[in-house]
Amino acid sequence: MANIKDVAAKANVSVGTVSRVLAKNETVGKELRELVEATIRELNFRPNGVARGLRRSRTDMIGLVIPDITNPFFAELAKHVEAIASRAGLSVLLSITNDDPKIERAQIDSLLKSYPTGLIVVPTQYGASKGWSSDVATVAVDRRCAGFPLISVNHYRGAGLAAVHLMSLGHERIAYIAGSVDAPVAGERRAGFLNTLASAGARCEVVEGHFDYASGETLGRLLLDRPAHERPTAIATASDQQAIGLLRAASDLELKVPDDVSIIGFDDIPLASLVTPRLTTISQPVEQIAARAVAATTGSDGVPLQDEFFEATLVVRGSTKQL
Amino acid sequence: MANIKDVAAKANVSVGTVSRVLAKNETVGKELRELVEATIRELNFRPNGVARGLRRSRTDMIGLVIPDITNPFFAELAKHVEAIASRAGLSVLLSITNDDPKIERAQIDSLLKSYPTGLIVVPTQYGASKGWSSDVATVAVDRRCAGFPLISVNHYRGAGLAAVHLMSLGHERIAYIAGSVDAPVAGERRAGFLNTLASAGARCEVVEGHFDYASGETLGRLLLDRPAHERPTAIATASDQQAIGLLRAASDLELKVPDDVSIIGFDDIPLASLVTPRLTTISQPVEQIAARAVAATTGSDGVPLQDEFFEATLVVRGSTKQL
DNA sequence: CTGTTAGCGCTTTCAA
DNA sequence: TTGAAAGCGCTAACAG
Repeated sequence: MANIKDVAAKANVSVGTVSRVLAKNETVGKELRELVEATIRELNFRPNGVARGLRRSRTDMIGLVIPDITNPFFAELAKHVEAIASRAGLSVLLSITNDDPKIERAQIDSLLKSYPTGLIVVPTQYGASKGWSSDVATVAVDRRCAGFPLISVNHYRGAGLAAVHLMSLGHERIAYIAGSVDAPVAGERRAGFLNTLASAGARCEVVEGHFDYASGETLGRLLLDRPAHERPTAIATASDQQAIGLLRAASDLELKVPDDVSIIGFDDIPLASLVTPRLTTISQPVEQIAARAVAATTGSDGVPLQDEFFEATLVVRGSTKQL
Repeated sequence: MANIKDVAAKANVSVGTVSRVLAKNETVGKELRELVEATIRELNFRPNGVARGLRRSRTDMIGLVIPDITNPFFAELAKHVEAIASRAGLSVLLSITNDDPKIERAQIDSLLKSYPTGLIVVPTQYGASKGWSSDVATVAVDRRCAGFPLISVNHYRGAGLAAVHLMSLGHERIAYIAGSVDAPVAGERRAGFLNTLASAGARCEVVEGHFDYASGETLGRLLLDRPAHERPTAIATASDQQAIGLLRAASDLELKVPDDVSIIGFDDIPLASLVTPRLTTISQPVEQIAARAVAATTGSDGVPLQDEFFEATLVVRGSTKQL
């Protein structure tokens, strides 16, 4: 593989000149520039990113730390982060923490060895992630993390949207399948849903589990396997995965959605529009979130020195109906 | 941030000695080793991976190139690759090609700038990816790519398993929802299914689409929206996503699965066991594939100089039944 | 067993 | 506008 010296030698210029044409914005004479560019193509020269990184104490990479890539919401986030970073000439270093703070810590230490330009982290759900000392630009996404700026949807207001929707449909026997009490995000969504209901004088039964399919199914069975007059007419969940599990529970119990029970999820994962019936849900602007997160780490845009929240939107599909 | 020189100075040894204790396998006196280790902890020294990478012309990273991270199968693959690589002290650089050869090419060129230890690539589905010149250890996963060793499930035999299962259940009016003709993997699965059927004298109607939910739904409707005596009693699909779309089509047409029609998928994505009814499918040993792929790039194991195939297994759940 | 030292390929002063 | 040269932090000879 040719290096910058080979190019310089072949073009009869100094390495400094080659470096300057690589940097594009420098002041190099037109003739020399063209000569160097031709030589670069001729030798098929690709600058060594590692050497560049060493010299600048910063590589063209951003670290992306997420709990679980098989979670459709995080997969979607990763997809957009990768696309946007890529367009900005940055590679993405992926770390998966499995929601384990120990692993998270190790992964971040490991990432830092590569001197990335920035770090985008969705911290583990439980137990405050302690901040790590580092001078790389860091943002938290979706969940709060130490003292780093947070970029996220407004979970509280998003859940409020779901409550309003259900009430507007005339439901009064409403239940909520929450995420774990220990998870702040679950807490916000739950509070947003319950407070909105409460301020309208409505009541709500709450059960609590995790943000996954299985939890939605188990808890759903608990809520639905009772006589019709004791059964909620509408159930909201803290995640689409729970809602999809809930759909399965309803189906097992031979209950029709939305005729026997209305269901509303949260996140709007791709699958939400493909299940039967199509899921009414609260949609997060994932791409915007990803864009802001990348911008924050590169400082390209107006860097957010502080938190930034996006509004969720209600997507009405087939799983909710007028009582 | 402290560097190796700081450690050497503080411990009153040479940088060479520090480097040797970092490398672990070197010959360093016990006392010195312990002194250096203590100093490292004391200064919270973390070796600079970039400098190390420059010196060795190889970083502790592997590149993972996949078409789409929101595809549950690839997400699963990424998860295992990350976990295994991580255990081996390797970070993973993630690239998403969106199944576009142009992007794939650009992404790989970009990855190579980081001088990764290895490259694991699931090439784009259509159009042969031309090989790229490079001395980094490269393996193709799931789909063939240029002259690189391929690590994959045996698609042909896996699909054969599905055919045998359906026949053993007494089905004779069988249909197959295939992937795109242009995609070699789709071709193998289709051939495996059809040939197995044919060699038993069974016939099969084939429709063709893509490996996604929407395709399964559309094509499913085509197959199922007809009088009972013209309708297939069993349908196999080239992917679980198609099968799940098909489930939705059946439900829309008020057809019961598996009573009115048996359905079998391929891949065994996590969702397969959560839909209603739970999906009978062909399971890929994703973790084994990931493990071999990582091993191949690190040369840790007996490096496969040639292709390596794993057998798929039949997972019988609730979506197929005796005719 | 330990110290010294020459780079890895690049960017970035500093001079000319 | 261009060239020369000093490292970035580390590893791997080579010497002792």
